[in-house]
Amino acid sequence: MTPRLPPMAADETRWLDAAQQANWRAFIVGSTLLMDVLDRELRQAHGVSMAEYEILVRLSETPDRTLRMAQIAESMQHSRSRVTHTVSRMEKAGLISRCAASEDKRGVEAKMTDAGWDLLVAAAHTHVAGVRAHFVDIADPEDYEAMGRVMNAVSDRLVAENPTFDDIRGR
Amino acid sequence: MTPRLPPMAADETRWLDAAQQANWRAFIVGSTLLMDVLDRELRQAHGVSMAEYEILVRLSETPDRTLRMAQIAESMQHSRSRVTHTVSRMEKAGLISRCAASEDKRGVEAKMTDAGWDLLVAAAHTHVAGVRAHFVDIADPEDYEAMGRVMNAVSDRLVAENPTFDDIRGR
DNA sequence: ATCTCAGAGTTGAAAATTCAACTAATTGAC
DNA sequence: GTCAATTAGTTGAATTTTCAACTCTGAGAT
Repeated sequence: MTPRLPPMAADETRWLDAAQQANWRAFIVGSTLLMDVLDRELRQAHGVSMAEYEILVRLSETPDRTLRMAQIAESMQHSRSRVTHTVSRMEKAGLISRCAASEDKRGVEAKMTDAGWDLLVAAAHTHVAGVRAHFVDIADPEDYEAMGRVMNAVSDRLVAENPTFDDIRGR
Repeated sequence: MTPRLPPMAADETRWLDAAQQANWRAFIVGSTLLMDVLDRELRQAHGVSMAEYEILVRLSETPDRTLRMAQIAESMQHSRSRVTHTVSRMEKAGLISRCAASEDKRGVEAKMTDAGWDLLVAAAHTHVAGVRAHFVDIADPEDYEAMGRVMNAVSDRLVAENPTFDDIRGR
């Protein structure tokens, strides 16, 4: 019926062609460079890392500027341990306050302080300018959207494949 | 002559629109997830990190499986310090040997050992399968190429903007 | 020749992240 | 009700990365 498929053992490697390889390398190097420069800009101008900044953004999007630790971890796809450490530092710096969750006694709610809000407002300018200058504005708009589709597909796939990522990644 | 442009102070922030923002977040979360899973796969199957694996790949591409430390750093856009540390660990693990560069007495040449080669051969299967499964094969081919264009543009821009990245990033 | 400056690489301490083990609270099965 | 399994979060040590300071060599000017 259908033409015979080229023989390929299950364990045989399907290598990337030259273009696929080049684009994969562009992804690694480009994202290294990009994350690096954005992190540096935030640190120099406002003394926060990108991870810390992103946590502030997540908090700012809720009505009461509060999130459970696990929600932060999940939305950023960071390990719970990492979030604990990062939030601890931010609490020490006065950007976040932590208190026990009302309903679930196991839970902890992280709430952005006024100082955290002020920092976010200031840092947002720096960050958005950087994201534009180094990423959004230098890409063809259609290409940028294509990139978004690809990265969404990556997340969807990996998250779906691993219903309980926690076990695998210590989250 | 030309219609007056909408007024915008130099320091006013041009925010991202909803779609741009969503795609930016997809990039951050997706690349976190992707790098994470690939790193984990390599570690579990072969006991090397992605950074170490990438160094082996770079070395394998030269005729004599040798590169100067600075060349490794530049091609991966890692700091020189980071490369020193990583190569030191790999040397301890017997994957790389270091010796003084012949021409330039300041230089150091990193050479992949046979053990390093064997590891690379084995790990390449794992890695390529992962890159396909989690990235290349799940993306529309045109979107994947668009992503490559974007990330190449990012690198080109950042590298060009900073002739001596060394100063800025301690390389 | 010498002097300064730039380049290559290393070092060790500080900061961030991962890893494995842990406590405490909730859920669900019986 | 009770006990096992799950979920939330933390902890501290190990690993990795960054940061700043440092040595040593090479290059260019005078």
